[in-house]
Amino acid sequence: MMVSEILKDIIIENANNLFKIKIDKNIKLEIPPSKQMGDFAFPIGFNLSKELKQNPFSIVEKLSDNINSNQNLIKTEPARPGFLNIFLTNDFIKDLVKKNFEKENFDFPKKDRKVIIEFVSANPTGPLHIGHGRWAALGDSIARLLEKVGYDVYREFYVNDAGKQIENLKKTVVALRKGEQIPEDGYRGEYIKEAINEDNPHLYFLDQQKKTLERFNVFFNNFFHETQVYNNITHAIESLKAKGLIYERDGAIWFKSTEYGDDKDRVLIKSDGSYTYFAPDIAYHLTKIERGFDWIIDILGADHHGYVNRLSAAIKALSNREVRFSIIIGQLVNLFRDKEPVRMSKRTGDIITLDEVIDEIGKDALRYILVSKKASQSIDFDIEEVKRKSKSSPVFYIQYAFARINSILSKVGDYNLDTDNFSLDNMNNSERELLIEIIKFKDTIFQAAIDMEPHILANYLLNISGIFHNFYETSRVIDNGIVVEHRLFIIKAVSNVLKEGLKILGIESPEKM
RNA sequence: GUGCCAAUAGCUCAGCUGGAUAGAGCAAUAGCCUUCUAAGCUAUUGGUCAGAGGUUCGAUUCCUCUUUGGCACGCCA
Repeated sequence: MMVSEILKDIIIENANNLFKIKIDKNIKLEIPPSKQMGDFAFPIGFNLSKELKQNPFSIVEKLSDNINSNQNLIKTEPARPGFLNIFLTNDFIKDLVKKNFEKENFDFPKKDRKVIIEFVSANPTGPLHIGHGRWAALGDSIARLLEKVGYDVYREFYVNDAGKQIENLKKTVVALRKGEQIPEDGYRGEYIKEAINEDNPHLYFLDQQKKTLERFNVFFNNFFHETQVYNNITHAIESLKAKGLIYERDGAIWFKSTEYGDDKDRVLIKSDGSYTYFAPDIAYHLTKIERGFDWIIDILGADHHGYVNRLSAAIKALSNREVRFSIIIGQLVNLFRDKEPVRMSKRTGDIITLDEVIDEIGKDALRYILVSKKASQSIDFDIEEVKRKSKSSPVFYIQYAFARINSILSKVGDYNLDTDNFSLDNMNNSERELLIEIIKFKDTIFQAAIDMEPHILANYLLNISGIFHNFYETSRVIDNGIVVEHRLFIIKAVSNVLKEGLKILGIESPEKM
């Protein structure tokens, strides 16, 4: 159980009994600005003051007395102007850590919900670039987070292997092979030459993309090819037609997407009889619905945000608004080389590939950079600056904490740690701080998962690592040859937290550095 | 022109559904290795939270306008 839930239950129960009013389960829990004030705090006096017609401080004063006389997990203190500050007792801390963090793979109860998350979905016309890397890192971590909190997660990559760009790619390769000039719509990057002898160059690039993703520690359950869906387009259009959402105008077939919140209707079949890009996309998303997913998540770059309304309209229409649909629009990665902007374009061939950056700074440092910022924030990525700073990357700070713990644990060796043997009384500040931070891990995971924001976890790991390094300086686990049991207990829990956290971010936990 | 995302320390970014003195990493300065890894620790320096209004007991957080930057506005993919 998450500590936030336990605390909320205590507060709500006491407030209900004391004031005889119903209290919202979503009361706000926060962290006080200073440790002396408490481990947690509820600004609950403000919320209740209107309803109870009392001043906020006297409310929390009464509530605090009531709570303190009713249970012994926590001690509370009222604080002006209306906060209820919470201190966990040592026994409660020990119990929480023991229950939740003594072993790895502590899990949340399984939910019976199937989620499909689609990400990367790059065109198979060249290598993945650093922008794709962001979606890869983000999507993979979100998938792992959702899995962690109990969802049944399916990862899918949509391969655009049916459009005009595939034709253009082929033409380019053929022209190169014959030594002719590259056609107007062709691709000009140097990398095209790698596929010069391929009959299906897009399959070559797809294969290359898969290898890149694999070394980036990003895996998919399925690569869904656009060509697979072409037979279903008629079916999709018929489904919309059955709902009265299809009409003909100017010789084209239109989808009445405005009925579901789009700002204008969209063409599905052009007047020349060919499909727009949107048509197979609808058919593809219909398969997601028909494959029985309860929740569809798409991760798209900001350059596709204009697409959100029509896609969302299609899904609402086809699922009768029953399937949950989330689109995460990630802002783009702006590339620089020593402060000079690099315009990435496959047409002109000026790109920085994901492989290149992984080679330069390593998978772990790159994944950390890409996932430590929230998706709605665009990233300025200066390849030269990142290279210079790669050795001081925050990711090593976290990994180093893990390696240090591992080193201690291997020195301790087999040690039969009995949690009944020691008490947590007389803890020093850094020991206590570390324990409180450990306890926050489950809430952090949950928050990051439901918000679909892995950066919350990334920041948490950096923070707890800092607390650990401080602990390391002040508190010896093996002191003059004797194992200090409660410290061993603490570092084992930290080790599990770091390992789990890094795993979710797709980052290694090296035992030595 | 319209819409979407943003603007916080010298740099890169956090700041959870509005709450108590705005944080971290990097960079800079000064210290710390005869006991578990110095990829570490401690201390110091550094912010009119783009600007102006508004809502509120309370605003970096919500609303409006302005400025600046990125992106998108096709019977392209």
